[in-house]
Amino acid sequence: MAAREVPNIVISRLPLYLRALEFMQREGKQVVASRELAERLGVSSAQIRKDLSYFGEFGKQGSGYQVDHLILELKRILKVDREWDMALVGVGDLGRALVHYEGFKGKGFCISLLFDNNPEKIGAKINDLEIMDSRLISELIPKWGIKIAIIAVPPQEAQGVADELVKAGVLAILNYAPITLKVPKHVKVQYIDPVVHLQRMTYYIGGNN
Amino acid sequence: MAAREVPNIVISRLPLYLRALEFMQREGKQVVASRELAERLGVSSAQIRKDLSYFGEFGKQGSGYQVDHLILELKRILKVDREWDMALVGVGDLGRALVHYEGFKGKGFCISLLFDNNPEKIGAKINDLEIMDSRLISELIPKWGIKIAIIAVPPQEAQGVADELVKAGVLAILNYAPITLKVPKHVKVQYIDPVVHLQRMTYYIGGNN
DNA sequence: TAGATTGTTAATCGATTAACAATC
DNA sequence: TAGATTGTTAATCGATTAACAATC
Repeated sequence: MAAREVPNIVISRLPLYLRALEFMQREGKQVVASRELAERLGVSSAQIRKDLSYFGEFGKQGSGYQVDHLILELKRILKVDREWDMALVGVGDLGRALVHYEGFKGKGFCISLLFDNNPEKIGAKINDLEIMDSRLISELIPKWGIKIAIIAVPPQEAQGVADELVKAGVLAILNYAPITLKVPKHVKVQYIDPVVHLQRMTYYIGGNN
Repeated sequence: MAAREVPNIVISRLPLYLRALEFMQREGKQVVASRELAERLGVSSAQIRKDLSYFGEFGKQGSGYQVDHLILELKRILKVDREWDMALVGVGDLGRALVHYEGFKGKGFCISLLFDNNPEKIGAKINDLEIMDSRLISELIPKWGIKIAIIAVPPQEAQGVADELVKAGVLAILNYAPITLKVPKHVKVQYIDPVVHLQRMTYYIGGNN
């Protein structure tokens, strides 16, 4: 059954299911039960079945889920049955690593536009992609119809860049800068800050270093 | 009041509070009310007060929280009132970017050991840190007393590396490889996979690219 | 058929928040 | 004092899970 409002937390788990299924697909697995997928991911099988039930009935009693088919469905649901062009703002060490990152391939994403505000970088090329002047964000993003951007600039520049991106029509931002961004409600933001992730673990470490 | 079991979701928010407070501290702010901190972070003020109340009474009616003091308390609670040495396994583009990353400074973390299994990289130095043979994990990690590791190797190698790290005494892993790791219950793992984060947003993007 | 697993319900469990007495 | 904000309670809201009829 679709049409109900799907909780955000359910959506946030689907990419993990998809990732595990694609891994199993590469292993040659054709059918998988919720139980097995759940064990692999460290969640409960009921949760997987419930999550999927928001979108339809994809399984078969007695056997489980066709791996190929469920992958296609999940890609469709998550709208990664296409390739999204992305803009990357900030070509420092991290930005460069992201441009070289192989992991976007076949996952629905492609970095297609690079921006930086450093005159010494503007005009240079990385992987055949020219680094553009950040002042051209408002011109080039709409021109390319880009909806997703990655922010990899220093923290003090991040909010300004986000404002520019939103004005230019960006609807989703992956933010590597260690600040919480203020954006309009229609814009989604996901945060990646290694320090935050590390600080979420040290609380649980018993001894003293 | 302490002594109750603190929910994991509460712990996961404390680093965000800390980050925002340190930002305000740099701005010269001395006192902050839960209301203002909440607005900055896009959460409710009741949530911030409740979260903090798990650990003590840090505020003052009528005015709010002393920024400096709350920062110290949060650092103590999160055990980042010290500097944790970390091992980094996998010195590719991403690993290199992490070694150069300035953001760990003053946040409680320091990359102190590098590992790779590529003979051409072993022995080379990055930022005065020598890249060690991954086969030395079991020897060097206990020797250094390292409890935290970052995994930045290709996905097919990640589980094996994690097993090695756990055997060597690592208690917390920041995993950049796009797989779910199987680790014993006493080991904490945090995941960073840009693809997963991006796929959590595309669902909400209305149009077709 | 016999065995297995789904999709779904209802109960449980846990997190959020509105509200306010306490108090600075 | 008057105004503001905390810490906490109780109610609300939402997510998880155990269990099982349906069915492949």
